[in-house]
Amino acid sequence: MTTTTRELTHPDLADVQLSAVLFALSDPTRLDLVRQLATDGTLTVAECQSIGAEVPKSTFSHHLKTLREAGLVRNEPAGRKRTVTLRRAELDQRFPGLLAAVLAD
Amino acid sequence: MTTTTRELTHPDLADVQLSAVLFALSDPTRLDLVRQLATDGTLTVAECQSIGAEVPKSTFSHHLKTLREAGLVRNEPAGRKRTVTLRRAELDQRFPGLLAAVLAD
DNA sequence: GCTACCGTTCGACTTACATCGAACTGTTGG
DNA sequence: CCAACAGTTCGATGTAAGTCGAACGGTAGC
Repeated sequence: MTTTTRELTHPDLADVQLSAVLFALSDPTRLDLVRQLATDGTLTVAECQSIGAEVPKSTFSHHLKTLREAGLVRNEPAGRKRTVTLRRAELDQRFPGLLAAVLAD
Repeated sequence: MTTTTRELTHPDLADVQLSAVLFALSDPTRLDLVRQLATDGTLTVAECQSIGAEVPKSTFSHHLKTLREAGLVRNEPAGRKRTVTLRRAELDQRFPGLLAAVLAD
């Protein structure tokens, strides 16, 4: 209806508010996923999901959306699957030290 | 003694979860207050409130409670008034670099 | 001692978010 | 092609959080 493209929209980090990033990270499930991506690099959605707590895929997709809209991750089509990547370099530039502090805990 | 009986409870920072801190900081009103305290040091509740956006005192008190329960601020009686202080040193020890990154933006 | 003052707590209301099943869309393997 | 697959979106539901007026409890000034 709205779009036939598999590409999802990713915000420019210049437009992202710190409060939105902090909110996205304030959920334990999402925080775990970010940690996951920080250590493992790019993963497919299924891989992310399998390692974290067991949660229905619709719920997981919702969290992914929250992280994506807050500029934390990229979610891109890769054949029949999808890859998820932490936007680390961009985040480090936009919010220096934030990711490091969050991941250190 | 002049020590007041109206002490509020403050969590030990060892017991606070990162996600709770991030959540507390994810609200713009609360984030502003933390910034306020970071630059001005200890303030009375009235002083905090007067500088930030105009909000009813009950609402403001609610935000203060959220910050207090997340271990971000101390709220202590001071005569007829109350002082609010950022728990900076403790936070820096518990979550190194976090406050700096948040305040830098 | 009253009384005005500062700030928290209470209660009611509204809105935002989390959760999950089911339906849907695009994609590839056979 | 078409059937199975990978994930997102939709819709419904429960719960948590924000907002605010009013009531309450200490404290100090007079």
